Amino acid sequence: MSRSNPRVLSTLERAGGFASAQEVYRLMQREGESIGLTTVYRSLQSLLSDKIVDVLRRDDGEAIYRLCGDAHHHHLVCKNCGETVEIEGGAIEKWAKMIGEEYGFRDIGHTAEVFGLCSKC
Amino acid sequence: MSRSNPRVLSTLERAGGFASAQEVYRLMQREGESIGLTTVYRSLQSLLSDKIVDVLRRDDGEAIYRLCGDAHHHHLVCKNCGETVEIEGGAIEKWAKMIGEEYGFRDIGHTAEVFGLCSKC
DNA sequence: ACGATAATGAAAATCATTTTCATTTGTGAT
DNA sequence: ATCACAAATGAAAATGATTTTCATTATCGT
Repeated sequence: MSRSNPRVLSTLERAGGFASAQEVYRLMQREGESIGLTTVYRSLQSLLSDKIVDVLRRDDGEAIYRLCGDAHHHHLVCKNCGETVEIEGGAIEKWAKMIGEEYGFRDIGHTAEVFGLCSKC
Repeated sequence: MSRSNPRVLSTLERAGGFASAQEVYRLMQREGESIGLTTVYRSLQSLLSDKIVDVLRRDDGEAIYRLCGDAHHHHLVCKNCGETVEIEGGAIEKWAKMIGEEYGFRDIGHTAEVFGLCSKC
């Protein structure tokens, strides 16, 4: 077995608590940390099974990890220029939880993104 | 450009309206249909952009496609077995619109998925 | 029939992720 | 300190889904 390399967790934190294995790896490289990609993957797996991080999927299928219990937020993205605003999702949290419970689901999570054209575009 | 091969859609229907590209391909092979994997992928992409099918992700990241009714809805998906419930998203529609307008965005759309463990898993 | 355009599929390329395996590091006992 | 053994590490190869390339084939309009 293998336990999580603490530098991986700390990098994920520094990344805003939201990144893919590849991104964590690149970030560590850029910061001069010496680590192998394999170790990054293993550490994230371990953090996942210890429920310290959560996993989601990007649209392209890449897995992204984030700190659990991290007050998570959503994004408002401009379809044209890509400008992004972080938004609070209080209403969504409640909605997701409600919907899930209504159908007897446990361990409920959700994803949500809002997109449109910003005032400049 | 390329249009969808109709046999792909009909196979997806026969599969219970829920299958990955690889599965559709294997199914067609098993049934003696002559088709290339590439064409299956292309057809599914095309069906996707025509909004005839919907795409979700399995836990392992594989994309699964399925027929999609025309009414805009969201999904409650079991992380483990993939069971899916279509849910109404009235609250979300309003939320997305509100958020967008608050920041001066026009032409607002959104995505939202709820996931968890269903009562059987 | 002729030429243009779209569709097809085999094979190669990509990319994230996992596995293998040899090496290094850490730890505990003596 | 030394020995022995388990855990951690990472380079390289393997895997598997998806995409791209490119040459061939079918289709359509004239």
